Amino acid sequence: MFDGSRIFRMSEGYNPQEIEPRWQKRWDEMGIYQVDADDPRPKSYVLCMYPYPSGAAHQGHVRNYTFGDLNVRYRTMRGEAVLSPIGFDSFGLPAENAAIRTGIHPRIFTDARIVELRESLLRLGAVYDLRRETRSHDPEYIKWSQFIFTKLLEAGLAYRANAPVNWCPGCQTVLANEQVLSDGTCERSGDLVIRRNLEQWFFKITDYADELLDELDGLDWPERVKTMQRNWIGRSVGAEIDLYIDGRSDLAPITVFTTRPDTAFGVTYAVVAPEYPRLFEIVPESHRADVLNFCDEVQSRSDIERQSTEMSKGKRGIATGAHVINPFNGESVPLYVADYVLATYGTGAVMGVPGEDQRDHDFADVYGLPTVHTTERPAGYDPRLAYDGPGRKINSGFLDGLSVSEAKQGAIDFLSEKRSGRAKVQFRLRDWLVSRQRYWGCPIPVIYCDGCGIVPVPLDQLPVLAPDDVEFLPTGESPLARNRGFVEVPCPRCGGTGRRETDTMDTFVDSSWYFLRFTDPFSDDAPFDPAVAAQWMPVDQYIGGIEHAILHLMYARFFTKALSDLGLAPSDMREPFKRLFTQGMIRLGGSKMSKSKGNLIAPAGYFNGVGADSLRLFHLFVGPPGDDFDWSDQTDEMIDGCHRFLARVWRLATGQAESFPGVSSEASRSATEEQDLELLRSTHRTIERTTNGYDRWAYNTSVAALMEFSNTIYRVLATGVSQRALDEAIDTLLLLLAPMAPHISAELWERRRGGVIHLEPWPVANSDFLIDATAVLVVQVNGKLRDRIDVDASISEDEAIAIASSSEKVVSFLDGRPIRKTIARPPKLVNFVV
RNA sequence: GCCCGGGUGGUGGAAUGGUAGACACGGAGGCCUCAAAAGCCUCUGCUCGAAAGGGCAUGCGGGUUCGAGUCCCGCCCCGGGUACCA
Repeated sequence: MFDGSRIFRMSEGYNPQEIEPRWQKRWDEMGIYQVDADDPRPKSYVLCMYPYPSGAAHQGHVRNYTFGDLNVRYRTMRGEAVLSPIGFDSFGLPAENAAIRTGIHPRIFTDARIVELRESLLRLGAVYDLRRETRSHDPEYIKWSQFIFTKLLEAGLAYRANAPVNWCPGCQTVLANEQVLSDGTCERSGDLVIRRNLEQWFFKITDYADELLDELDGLDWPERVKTMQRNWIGRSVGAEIDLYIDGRSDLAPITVFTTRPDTAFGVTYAVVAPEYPRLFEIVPESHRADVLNFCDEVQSRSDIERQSTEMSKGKRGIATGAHVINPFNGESVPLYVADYVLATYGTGAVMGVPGEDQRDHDFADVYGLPTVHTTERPAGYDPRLAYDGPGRKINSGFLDGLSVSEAKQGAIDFLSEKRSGRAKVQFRLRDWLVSRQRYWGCPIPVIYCDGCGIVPVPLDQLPVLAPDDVEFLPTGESPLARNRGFVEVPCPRCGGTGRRETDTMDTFVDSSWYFLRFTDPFSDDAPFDPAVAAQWMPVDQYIGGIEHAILHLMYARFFTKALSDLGLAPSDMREPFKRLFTQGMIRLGGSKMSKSKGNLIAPAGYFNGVGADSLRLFHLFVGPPGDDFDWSDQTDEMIDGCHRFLARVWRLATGQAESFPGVSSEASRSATEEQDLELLRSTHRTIERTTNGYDRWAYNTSVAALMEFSNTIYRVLATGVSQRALDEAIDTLLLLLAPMAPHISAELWERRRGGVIHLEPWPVANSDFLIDATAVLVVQVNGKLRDRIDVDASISEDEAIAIASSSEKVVSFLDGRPIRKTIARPPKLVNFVV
């Protein structure tokens, strides 16, 4: 089941097994998809997301690369020089885990899988400029990844910090925040992620938070992807307020962040996170033991327990015994520690406003803290709830009577004047943790020296390559750390004893600049020549899965901006991907089809059975490209249907259809002008419909248009048509089909016309043939369909009404009632209102 | 909870506010054949009716409109994202 291996009876000569490999070879030899920067045609860049080489392609790949290839071929036929590169995101955990399991070196494992995947893509008929292929684990690529790291380090955009990190016991490595799911588990292994403090490398993506947010507006991306990025960046406008500790003028204040400085008069307490750094100098002696206990207890809980608000009704916290002064009214309010405050967001401390914040309200309820309302509430508002809507300020001193937004500004002005606070924009986005304690990744090119500190490996010594003679053991320690030959090196600066960094980079680093390398893959004095990159960038059409909506796309945008600022890319290159399309995923048995889930359907059987063209066509036809698709028992039958359609095209284009029963070639030749005109109209309407589908990513409707068109050609064959009109129709059909089903189109075109179809110009609809001579006039009474009448397409409004009102059916439905109103839209519709 | 998507025949899905269900899968029948396969042709939303012809239908309830799958309001259900972000 589901392998396409059933025997298909090849209809008279359509033999995909024979033509597909031949054309794949010819495309490669002809090199028509190899492009260079000096190409005179308008340039465009079509790219599918950098694939992880997981072995032979699965249906998700097939769908993705079919969309990509269709775009490449379509744009080429429209006269563009299309850059269509391919490469492999070849570093990553699966290869290393396999090495631990089997002892096979990750490079050997990975190279074998690259061969398989490349083979699958070529067998699909996808065309690339293969000269440009990159692989993340190539020494050349490693060299330039490390070069970029070094440049980021010099610019202060890479830094080392001790930080609480997400440690996955299953993967035995640190994860980025983005790789931890909301339930506290690892997105890859599903293990519960724990917190650890480690020295790690970070990239300062937060420097670009504003730009990353603002420039989303100009991108032609799916709105939901932009929304996800906006939420991820999480820009919050508000203020920081300094709360001095009552009676301890010797201590620095606790600074809280709030988006509602206008509610400051409603503060009845303050809270810090259990991890708050200066907590113990603030807590008075009398409370220390209790607070310490509480903090220990909280931190021993897993993130899951901590986050489950359902389990514990109240907020879990403890009074510190200290008090802080509210600068607005001079009041002293108690300071708590509570686990509902996140150490990792803002300042790790917040002010408690039970009247206007539901979380504070809940906490105040449990701990018996008072509530002060500072916003006038609408009548009938539930007094048990916090109110965060608009209204006049009350109980707020000098802010009374102002609106919320006026009061925010007033409060900020007050804080600035008193020097006890400031306007502040806070982001949810945090810096990108790039260290990974793994072997199979790009080594971080740094040496630690007791005297000189952190010393980057000099550029002329790059790449730093991981040694091959390592042991892969399931200890969780990187094999690099155990390899003395790798670790022990002299300091490049002072020559003293140095120790090499053994962490490697997150593989998202590799995929953050590969699209730039593709523009200039042979550059050996820079990652790429900015001038050459400028000719191809930005990517005109980027295609990939929605799963990369946040991580990959955000990191790639950050890299593009950073490289631009570093002078490695053109200064005006701020965004890498002009237009993005996110394809739907293919599910089998309810979950996404993927190697890690083990629910793959290999395309190989279909390649060997119905052929790649039929499988491509199926993926295009099955539904809107952005929608998910459930692979089911019926899917093979639909694929058969696509094969049947191609076989019908084959018979049409090879003249076999005319000799079929019911069709005499005599009839086909003795055509009237009227019959020819009908076919011509159909031909040009199909050009329009199909092209329209291509342009708005509605390939399913393009396929449907071509199916209808071939049905029409079959029909006119039976009734009579001239050879000229027939040839035009069939040639057009092949041209329109060429980006979708490239092999059969190429083969038939060569047989009929000679030459290479994919070098032909895209057909243009002649508007003379888009006008129909007749139309169907729909007649309604009170909006209900009552009759349909064939009319001349050029009839006037009065004629249409006259024809409509003379319809017997209409008359019977009017039932003698007077017509109150008549709506006429000639020649398509007349509606009588009675 | 919040933010996005989406609910149309037995199935996948079409429909610039103007014939709902294009196209295809599945199903039924016919032609061809000794027979089958393949191919070709016809029918196929539900329902009442012998037929002619009606009625009902795009998750539910309202509304706007001559006319709503499409626009507006209020719900329900499904999928995804996010989740104490102050």
